[in-house]
Amino acid sequence: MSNLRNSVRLVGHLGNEPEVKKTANNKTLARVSIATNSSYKNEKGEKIEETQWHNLIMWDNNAKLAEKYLRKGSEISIEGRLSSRSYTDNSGVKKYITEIIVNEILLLDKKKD
Amino acid sequence: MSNLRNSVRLVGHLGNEPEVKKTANNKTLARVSIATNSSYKNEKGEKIEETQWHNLIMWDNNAKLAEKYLRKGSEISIEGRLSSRSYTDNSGVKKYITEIIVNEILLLDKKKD
Amino acid sequence: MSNLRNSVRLVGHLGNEPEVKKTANNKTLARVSIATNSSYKNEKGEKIEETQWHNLIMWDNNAKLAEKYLRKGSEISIEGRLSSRSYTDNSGVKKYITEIIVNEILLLDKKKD
Amino acid sequence: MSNLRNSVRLVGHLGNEPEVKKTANNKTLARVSIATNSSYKNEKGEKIEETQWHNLIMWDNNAKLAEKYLRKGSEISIEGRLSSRSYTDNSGVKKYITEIIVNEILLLDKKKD
DNA sequence: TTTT
DNA sequence: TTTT
Repeated sequence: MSNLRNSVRLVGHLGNEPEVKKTANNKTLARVSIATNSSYKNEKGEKIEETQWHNLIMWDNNAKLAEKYLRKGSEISIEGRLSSRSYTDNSGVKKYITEIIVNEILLLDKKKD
Repeated sequence: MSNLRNSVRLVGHLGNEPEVKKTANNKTLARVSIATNSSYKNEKGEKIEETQWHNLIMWDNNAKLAEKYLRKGSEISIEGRLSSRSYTDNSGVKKYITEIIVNEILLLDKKKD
Repeated sequence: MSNLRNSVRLVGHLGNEPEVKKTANNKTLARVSIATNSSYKNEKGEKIEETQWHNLIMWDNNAKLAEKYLRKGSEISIEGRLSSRSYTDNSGVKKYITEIIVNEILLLDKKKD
Repeated sequence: MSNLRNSVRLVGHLGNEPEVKKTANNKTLARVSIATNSSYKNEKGEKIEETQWHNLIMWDNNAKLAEKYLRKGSEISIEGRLSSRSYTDNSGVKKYITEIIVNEILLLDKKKD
């Protein structure tokens, strides 16, 4: 792993429940989307809110943590690496997707007593 | 700008000459691809080399720096934010692309005397 | 500012109320300590909790944000740069101190309704 | 290890040869100083160059890499965590020091053929 | 599709 | 001096 060559850090809220499954070689995989919100002023000085969605991939211990603790709406911070790949969809069209392979997860939701 | 919510750092070599142009509202825009290399051991213990390509977007001063100093093969480090968008290609197909809007560039090539 | 050459990111809780003052040239300065907690297993396999304390320096808008929103116990995330300096204490002894000049602050406490 | 709670990234040149030794429990430890340079404009608009020095601590594989490849003047990028501790110097005075425990090293010097 |  |  080279953290210094390819590293992403995000803070945001999950848009769905993590989808967890076992792969053929018995590894645990979780997928979930995360939204990051930012605001900036456009050329007219109006405040623009922008939401970006990112695809997170979690393996093994991170996937298990996701299954146990992460829910739709959870706020988390993650560190991972960018990974792009292509696949052929059901209609036979080649598609490209960029995902973030998560190395570390920090839960930001406060526990309720 | 929220650096803490959405931040990418990459170190790698450029795959092409930066394409620089002026936008309609007279801003300078540069596009260039960067490759990040990493290696890991697979389940058989073999060393696997993996190259990832990323799309960089540079505006204004960063674009001018790119035009002046960056060449195919240049090694750089960048910090930016992830941004995904869709567009319709020439055949009318909707496509998705993930790009990195660059905030800062560090040149890693050594000067020659 | 070179974010790529010297960058620190911390997530933790504040150990005191921010101390805010005006400097001679009318800039606002806030100082506050932040604790980062981590745990690791020692050679006997025992879980060890370790707390590190860091000195944060905030200027102007960040200092005003600190004065308004940050309290003892607040959880925040920051990005900044490492800066070390020496000074002479009241007994005439030369001392060294390392501080983090904060560029960006993210509040992690949840609002209560 | 919590990379998300306490993380430092530096790019700079080493100020000395790494000092490498074995600890009592047979681990390899290397110490070396790194300088980071930045420039900013002061209130008079003058460009000010500022050099900061940081203390790096490398253990085991990182220490061995340092011994083998790092020299005075080498340019590297590192990722690590901030750690402060106190010790009593030869004159019996209590001193404080902030160090960076290095997790990862990237060599930026170009190989010569 | 999240959240403020 | 924080917090879990």
